[in-house]
Amino acid sequence: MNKSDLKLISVLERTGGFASAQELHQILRREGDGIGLTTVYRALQSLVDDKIVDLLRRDDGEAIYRLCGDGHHHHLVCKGCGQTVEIEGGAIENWAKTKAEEFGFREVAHTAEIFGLCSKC
Amino acid sequence: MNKSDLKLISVLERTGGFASAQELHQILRREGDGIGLTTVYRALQSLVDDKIVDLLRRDDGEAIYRLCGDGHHHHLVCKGCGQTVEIEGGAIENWAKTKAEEFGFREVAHTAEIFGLCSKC
DNA sequence: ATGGAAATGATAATCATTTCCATTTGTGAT
DNA sequence: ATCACAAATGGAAATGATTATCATTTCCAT
Repeated sequence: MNKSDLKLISVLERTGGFASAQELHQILRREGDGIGLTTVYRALQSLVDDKIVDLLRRDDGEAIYRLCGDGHHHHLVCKGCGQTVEIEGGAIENWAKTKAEEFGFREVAHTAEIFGLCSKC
Repeated sequence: MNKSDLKLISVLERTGGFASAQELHQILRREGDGIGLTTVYRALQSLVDDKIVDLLRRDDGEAIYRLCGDGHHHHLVCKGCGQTVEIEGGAIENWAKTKAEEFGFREVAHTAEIFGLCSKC
């Protein structure tokens, strides 16, 4: 955990939702920090390794990052404005576990996102 | 649906699992087909639009394709060997619909994948 | 102060995917 | 069969994210 890692955590805390490495780099630059893109990638990688941030993928495959919350949860993402709401898994947790066992899978993890248009859009 | 689309479907049928655009292109080339990479991408795109193949992402973000079964379904993917099983959504369908309504979202779609190690790995 | 390890960042390399554009192929009307 | 035109094709270049290189700088413990 070094200085750059902390900077990235700070930005992720302030932005809240998901952001790509390139976006995070731009934000830091805009704030006057001369941090290099390479360092941003390195810091994110190490934070992912330490399970401090989650990595998922946009539709186009670009990697996006967010701080891990305490609990496990999923997202409701607006296709219009990008607003995201964290929601509890509930039924899906059991579904994933049940299905995995049914086919003899171990060490399972799952992803689930819901996309739609929010009430404003 | 043109000649190239059919070629791609044929390869996907024979290979069974998931394959990336680059891999599919190499396979066709190896078989003596002079098809261009551009055409492979175009054909895959149109097959995805027509919901004939599924598109998902490897860990590194590379797009991988697979023939769709008939209905809406999800995947159980082995992290070890890449084997995939199509599974019915069941509970998750209702979960997605309920949660979306709860927050006033419209035109919702969802994604859900389960990852784990299959019994062989 | 100093030596070495870790961190940094500019630049170049890599790799999947898209865009461009000229050429070829298929098709329908005559 | 032939002509005209749209659709399909494929090679090359462009794009954009991510990674590798490597020289330089920062940190620390001595």
